[in-house]
Amino acid sequence: MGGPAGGGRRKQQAADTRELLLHAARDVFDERGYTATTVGAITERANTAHGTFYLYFKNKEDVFGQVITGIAAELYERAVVPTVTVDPNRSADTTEVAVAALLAVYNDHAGSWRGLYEAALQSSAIRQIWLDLRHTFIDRLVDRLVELRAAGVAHYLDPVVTAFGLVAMVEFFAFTRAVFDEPTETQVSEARAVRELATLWNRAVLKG
Amino acid sequence: MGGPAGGGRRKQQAADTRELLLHAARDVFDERGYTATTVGAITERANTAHGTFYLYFKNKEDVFGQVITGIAAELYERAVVPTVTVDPNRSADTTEVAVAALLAVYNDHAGSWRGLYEAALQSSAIRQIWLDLRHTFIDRLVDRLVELRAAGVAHYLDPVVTAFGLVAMVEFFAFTRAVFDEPTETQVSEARAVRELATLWNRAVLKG
Amino acid sequence: MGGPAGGGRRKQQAADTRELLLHAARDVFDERGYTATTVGAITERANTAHGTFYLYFKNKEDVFGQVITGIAAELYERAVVPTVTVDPNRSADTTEVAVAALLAVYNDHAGSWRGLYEAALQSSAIRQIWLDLRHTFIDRLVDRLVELRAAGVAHYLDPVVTAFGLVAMVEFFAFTRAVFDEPTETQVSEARAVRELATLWNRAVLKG
Amino acid sequence: MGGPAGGGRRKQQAADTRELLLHAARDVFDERGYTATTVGAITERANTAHGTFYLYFKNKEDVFGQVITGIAAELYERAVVPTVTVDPNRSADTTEVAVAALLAVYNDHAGSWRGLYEAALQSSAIRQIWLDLRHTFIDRLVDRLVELRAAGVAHYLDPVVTAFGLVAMVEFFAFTRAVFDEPTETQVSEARAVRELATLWNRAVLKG
DNA sequence: CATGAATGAGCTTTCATTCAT
DNA sequence: CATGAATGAAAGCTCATTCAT
Repeated sequence: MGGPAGGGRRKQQAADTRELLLHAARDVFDERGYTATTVGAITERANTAHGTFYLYFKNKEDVFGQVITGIAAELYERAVVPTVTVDPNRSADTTEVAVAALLAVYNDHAGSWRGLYEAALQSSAIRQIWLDLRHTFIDRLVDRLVELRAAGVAHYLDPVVTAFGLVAMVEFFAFTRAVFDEPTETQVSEARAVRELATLWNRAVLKG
Repeated sequence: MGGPAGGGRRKQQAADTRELLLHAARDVFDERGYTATTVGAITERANTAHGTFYLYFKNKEDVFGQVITGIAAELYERAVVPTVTVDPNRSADTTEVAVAALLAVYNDHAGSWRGLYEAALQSSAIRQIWLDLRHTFIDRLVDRLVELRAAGVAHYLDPVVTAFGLVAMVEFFAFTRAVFDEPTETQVSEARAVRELATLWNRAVLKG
Repeated sequence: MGGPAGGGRRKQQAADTRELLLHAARDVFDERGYTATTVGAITERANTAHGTFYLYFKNKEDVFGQVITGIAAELYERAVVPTVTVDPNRSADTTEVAVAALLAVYNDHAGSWRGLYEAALQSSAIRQIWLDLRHTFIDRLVDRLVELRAAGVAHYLDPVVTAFGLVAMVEFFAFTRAVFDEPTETQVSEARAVRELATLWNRAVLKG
Repeated sequence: MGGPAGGGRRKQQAADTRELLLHAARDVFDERGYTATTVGAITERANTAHGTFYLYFKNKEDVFGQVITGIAAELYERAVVPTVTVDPNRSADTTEVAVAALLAVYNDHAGSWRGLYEAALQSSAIRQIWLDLRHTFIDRLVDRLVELRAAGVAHYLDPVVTAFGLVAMVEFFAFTRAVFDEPTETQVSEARAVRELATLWNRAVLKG
């Protein structure tokens, strides 16, 4: 319907505007967090009419869900994929890589994480997105723990609780560091912290 | 009237009203969380005029700080004090006690914790209160780790990072369980989870 | 609670403001009808802050209900009460009085009636108010028809349908005349119309 | 393209689109009434671009006028035409036919009538359409009353007031029944109501 | 002719905060 | 001390209407 050329350009234009708003939203959420962000601030940032926002998103919760989903995809690529094919005998090294990757992604999106926690505390829809996101990590880790156990190099522990505890340790470390912006909290370098956390993790899990 | 007795009575009355509001605030924060709580809801709960609130508190942030400080004191009594005098040789057992105590306190004040996270993400003043509160725990744990190390029963690791990681593990576990009300997240009993987390913690820290 | 003098004055002040808004609302509804009236227009008319409105009314529907209820009371006094004690033998005369009263009240509140119809078409709460209001008239008329029938001066007809039809005749006549402001519709004088309608009504109902 | 054939096809297409929108509008007005209907809802129903609407109609008021005019034509066919050629001596019977026809048309288009009242209360243009529509009925009835009077079977009354009152009676009866969907209002069957209303009407008008 | 993205005015509602009593 | 009426700044969301393609 409509001219094919015009239609294509139209669709492109719409996609662009959507992207524009999505980026603006990401930026504003990053700066102000979830609660303090208003739709007006997003459209102002995007140089868009207020009403335009509602052409593409239902409300603040909706954009936020889309923003965070986008970040989650990136996160998955950077932090989960690299740990997939790993030799059980090199397990200790991989832990450090994984911890480092997680912290790096956190650092890159500190504002958005802050927003994610805020939003998750206020909206069950966002809460669900977050829980799903965490599952990606936890499930992967559960798989690895099962493998390690099968290979005889890990202690026996409930893999879900273990995975959950380990992820929590790193996530919350990152959270208070990057999100709360309190590097003074632990006055050690990032590199050192990564090493120590990985060691904690390995000792907790691996035999010998 | 105007005499010292009257003044005393007045002071008492004022203290009472303040307490009334503080309790009401605690209840409302517990039910609705930080963001969704309004000053009006607090005064309504306290059966107080709306304006009275501003006689005792600067704003929502202010009451919340005072509410949370009160809860923190209770928490300290229940979760930190019991771990103070402990035989290094019984260290493994103590861990379980400490973890159990932490989770119990969380469960008792799930609503307030939720509020605390929300508030900390929105107000740097509250953030500071929270960080101070955590320090109570972390410092205590750092002391213990130093003792254990001195007694030769613990590995060497940066005690601050270690303490931080361990506290984070338990706190975040409690957070998603109690606060997010997602017990399905880990389908094990609370008792089992406590044991597993304590084991993780002990293995990570203790020799042999 | 509060000084008694101050409290009394306070209450008075509040009642005054409420009345102020109610009157302003009545005026604005009268001028613009229901749909075109905005809360902003009401507060502007009342020289009140926008927010003040919501101290006394839930929303537009709510004020309108209160406005119309007030008018209804007046209407009842003027149009129903006068017909209560009537000699069946003077029935024909009374009809004319009742019809005249109804038309008079309509004329005095043309704008509000227009609003009532509009509102009733959009809100079931208002619809209910209107239906209740009508029942006041219809029930009274039903009673009279039963009396007249008992006295042997009226034909037998279902009294509810009859009452309904008769009220409808007058109400709709008034409606198109006063509300739609179309006196050209029927180029006879109000007095003449009243007489003719009363005659129609009497012939339809009374024997001989 | 550009030839007379192409132009004809274009014209046809335009007429089709117009008809499409008109039908969609009728449906939506029927379901939601006048006020609650939006241009967007109409174009959505018509599977048409939002902007297309403005190619054929000036605004909501405009389409509504056209929709109602269409319904009026149908109404005229069904309710007015059948009463035209009537033997004065069978007048009483015809009344019942006419009342029944009016109520039937109302029942078939309850939603649109509701919309008509709403719209008439808000727009003087629509009001005019409605008044014109009523005139069709009233004028026809006036003619009949004059005939009946000439035939010596009717009382003398101002025919316009009489016609107006009689139409009002039926219209308002239908209105509250069909439009307000309050059949409990009069707990008699439709058939019975028709008979009673016709009797009222006949008694009011006819001699003996 | 048709499209549909963009606009922005306009309305509703909530609440923190003040201040006269 | 306490009261609670009043304020007005925000924010959210909807829709009629325009216009470039």
